[in-house]
Amino acid sequence: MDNLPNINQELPGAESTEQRIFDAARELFVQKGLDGAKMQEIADRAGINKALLHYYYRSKEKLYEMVAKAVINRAFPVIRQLVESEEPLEQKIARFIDFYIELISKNTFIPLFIITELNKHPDRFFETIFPTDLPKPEVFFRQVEEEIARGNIRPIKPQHLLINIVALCVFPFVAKPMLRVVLGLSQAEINQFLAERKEEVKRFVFQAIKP
Amino acid sequence: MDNLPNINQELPGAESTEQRIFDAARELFVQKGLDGAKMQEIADRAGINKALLHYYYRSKEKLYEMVAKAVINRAFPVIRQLVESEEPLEQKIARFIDFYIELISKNTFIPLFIITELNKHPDRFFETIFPTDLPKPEVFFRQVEEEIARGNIRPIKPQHLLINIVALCVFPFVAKPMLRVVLGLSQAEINQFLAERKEEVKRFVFQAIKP
DNA sequence: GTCTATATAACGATAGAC
DNA sequence: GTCTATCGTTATATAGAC
Repeated sequence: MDNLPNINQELPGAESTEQRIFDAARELFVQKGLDGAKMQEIADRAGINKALLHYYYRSKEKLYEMVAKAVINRAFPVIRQLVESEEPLEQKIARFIDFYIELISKNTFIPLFIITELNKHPDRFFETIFPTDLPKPEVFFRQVEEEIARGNIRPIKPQHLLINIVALCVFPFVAKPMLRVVLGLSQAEINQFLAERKEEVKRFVFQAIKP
Repeated sequence: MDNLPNINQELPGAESTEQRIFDAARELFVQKGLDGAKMQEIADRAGINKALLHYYYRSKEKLYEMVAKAVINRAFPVIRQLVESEEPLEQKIARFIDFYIELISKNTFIPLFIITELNKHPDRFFETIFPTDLPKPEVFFRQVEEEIARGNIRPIKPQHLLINIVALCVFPFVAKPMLRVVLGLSQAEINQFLAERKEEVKRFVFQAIKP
């Protein structure tokens, strides 16, 4: 029953029409949102006719829902793996930061898409595209409590620590154009700046939780 | 020449038609974006006819530009004041965090609106709605360098420190719906959690920059 | 200034030929 | 499965009466 189009393998030439439509829709919905993306534009990018969009996906809403579902269900399990692993806390945090920043660098628009979707269409999110395997932060929380009890890190609510780490990883990429505006950086300087984030965030976080 | 509608003073009953239109447009554009907001809806909320929108603001694009300009030109000077003040660094950071989080709590949709605008319409932003008085971070940067030289804080690039602070303040509010999804918090717990952010961010930042 | 009525274009969606 | 042609609606925008 799982004929959800696979957004991973993009074999540009050899794809099925259904897949090509889906890929085009994903790019445009992620970039422009539900209202901003137009069916004609999606058809053009997929190299097919407008009518075919409805043949395969019935309506714009349905197509959008499948795209949103796919994007979110692809992003969350990756994060889940990181959050739920049982490796020692310090190592886990370091790996999380490295991997997470790497992930965002390669998918710049995804975080903003997810944030926007959750803020503007919370109903649809919770009713139809709610991810099946959410990251369960309990393991992480327990580890933090244990390290605090052992005196290895200072007291801090695990929820705050988690959101702090995510904020430090995600925000600079989401606010990328602001770097140019406020810090007055050139495009090259911005990329250089963002490339430094992995090490910077790790230093900042580890120092912040020292006993 | 500055007949830019003033979005500060909202005297709900006694406003001019022009102002009522502007306020309605601002609310809807900020909530739904350029494509999501409809002229009919704006007219309805302003309690006037659709034709009047064009009488006062010519086109949807023009109206949107004025709204975006006003929102951004109102938000930035506030931040500017905080960033440019000459008070001692530690005190300044504390005040920045307190004030900034307070500001966001009361204007939840503004950060996401600005982020979206900068990401989706960078051309328009830089060509027409670029703010007149940008926050100049040089004072802040110099202060950080000085404190590092004095050995009062550990070495850190001032740019990273600034973006880290902003990230810790802004992100949890932008990602508010995610708190429910990932942390499994109820609405009351979310509000409680966000209320703790002022103290949490201050602790986190000060600890992170200790020598 | 404010309204009703309408022009004009774009959009999502469908019918029907091949 | 893919196309052309077109329907029905809604969107922005304008004309013209008051």
